[in-house]
Parts: sequence; C-alpha cells; structure tokens
Amino acid sequence: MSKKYELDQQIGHLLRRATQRHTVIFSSEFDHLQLTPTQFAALVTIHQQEEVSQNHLGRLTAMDPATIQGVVRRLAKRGLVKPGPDPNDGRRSLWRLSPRGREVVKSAVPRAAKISERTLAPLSQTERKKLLELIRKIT
Amino acid sequence: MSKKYELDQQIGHLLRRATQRHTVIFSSEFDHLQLTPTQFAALVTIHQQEEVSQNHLGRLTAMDPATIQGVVRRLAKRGLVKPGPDPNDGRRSLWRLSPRGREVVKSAVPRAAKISERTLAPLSQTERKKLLELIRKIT
DNA sequence: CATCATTGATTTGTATACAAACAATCTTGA
DNA sequence: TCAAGATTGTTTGTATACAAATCAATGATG
Repeated sequence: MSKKYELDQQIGHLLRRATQRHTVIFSSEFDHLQLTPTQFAALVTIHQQEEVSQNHLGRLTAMDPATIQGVVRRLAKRGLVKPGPDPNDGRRSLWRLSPRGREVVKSAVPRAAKISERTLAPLSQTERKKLLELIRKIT
Repeated sequence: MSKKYELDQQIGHLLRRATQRHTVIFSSEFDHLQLTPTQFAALVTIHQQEEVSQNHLGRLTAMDPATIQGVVRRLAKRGLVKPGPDPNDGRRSLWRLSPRGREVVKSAVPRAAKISERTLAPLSQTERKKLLELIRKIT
C-alpha cells in the first residue's frame, strides 16, 4: 500500500515556502532601500572583504558567475559599488563599496537582524538554534 | 560592541543554500524526465485534483498567477497537461493530465521520494522529523 | 619556454518569482 | 436588476538561478 504523495511533507516544498515567507519579510524591511536579499548579501560581503573579485564574491555568497555578474552590475549601476583593476591579474576586477554603499550597509545591517528575528518569530529560542543547526547540516 | 554580521548564521541565507543543494539533487534524479521542482509539483497536484483551474492550482502549489501561468504553459507545450472549458465560469480553464502526463507522474513520484531522502541524508530520523516540523512553523 | 589546463568574466537561453496593470467575467448588495 | 467589487487569467518588467559556450588571461608542467 503506497502512501499518498503530500507536497507539504516534502523538504523541497517546505524550503520553497519558507523562503517565500522570508522574502516577503525582507522586502517589507528593505522597502526604502530597494535592496534584494542577494544584493544585500553581496554588499555586506564586499564590506567585510574590503576588496574582492567578482567570482570570489560569488563563491562567498553562494552565487554562480552568471548570477553574481548581474547582481554586481545592478549595484554598480546604482553607484553602490566600484570596480578597480587587479595589478596581479588582468582578468579580475576588484570590487569595493562606494561611500554611498558604505552608508547603505550601515543602515541595512540592523534591519537584516530584524528580518531574521521576524522570520524565526514563530519559534522559541531553543527551536531557533535547533533549526539553524539542522538546516546547516543539509546545506 | 556589535557582533559581526555572519551570512552563515542568517536563516535567509541558509534557506537559500539548502534550496540550492536540494535543486541539484532534484535535477540529478529527474534528468531523464526534464522536470523542474515546480513543474513536478504542478503535475502531482493536477493528478490529485483530477481537474483544477489555473489560479487554484497556483494556490495549491504556492505559486502566484504569473508564475503558475508559465509553468502550465510549458507543461502544455510538452503535452503533459490539457485544458478544458469550465461550463460554469467563462474565465476559467480546467486543467487535466494527458495520458502521457499520467505516465510521467507515475514514474516521477518514487523518484521524488528518493530526492527528499537524499536531501535529508545528513540527518538522523529524529532530526528529519524535527527539521520538517520546525520549517513548517516558519512557513 | 611552449603547451595545455585552469580560472575570471561575459553572453545566451531557459525557468522560476513576483509586482503592477489590464480585460473579461462573475458575484453581491442595495 | 444593475452598479460596485472581486476573481481569473494575461502581459510587461525586473531580479534571481544556472547550464553551456566563449574569450582572455594566468598557471602548471614537461
């Protein structure tokens, strides 16, 4: 006797639904800054690295070369990041935050914490810890 | 003293990473059928409903009207689903599986179970249950 | 040092994902 | 019954996401 296939019990579907809810929360907090989750991830990571090549940035933020290319291009168009040459490697461009980019990161980080908080709001402190631990294991 | 902002400790980033890994597993199992996760979700749901309108299908699978439109259109182009008129509502089209669509679902469901299994492989049985329970809570 | 594999970045094509605006149709309430 | 509001589905535009092909530049190896 085969069990019925239930979408709501499949990890893939649940991941998708949870991501959707998180995205809604993210947009509501970042509405004024007009930043997407991936754009924010890229900005914060450039901030932490000071200076980083495009593909390396992609690896640090889990985006493939084609994806990070688009993200960086849009951030550059808005003047939040600036490219510079790599004296040791003619293929690379090294990306840095512009002054405006630094401002944005500064005002964004506290909001980002709030987003994680709101996303995990249905859970107790113990459950939050457990969830992060378990998700990390299947990553 | 402010703690450093760590991408790897944010629920949003972890959800994204876990989804990426799941997608890779999904693709490897469904390579021969050339089905995406959302396409499969739509097919299974039509199968369970026998007959369903486009927007309702979208709600059942957590896709907005614009997204489900594209998914259904691609499935229809491949002859896996067929539209019919709704005698009670001139706006609706009622979608059903084609014979070929039923075959695909039949061969796909066991593979889908395997995908969930592989995705959760790093976890014990207890942990799997716990993870599904916790993710469901933040959905 | 010449060759060949590797890496960095871009481009094209396909597939979600969703906001916003729209036309057609249906439902409801005064 | 009829006007107002809601629902169904489409279209446009923007933003991931990734495969695959390509080109330029670097690195490794004999």
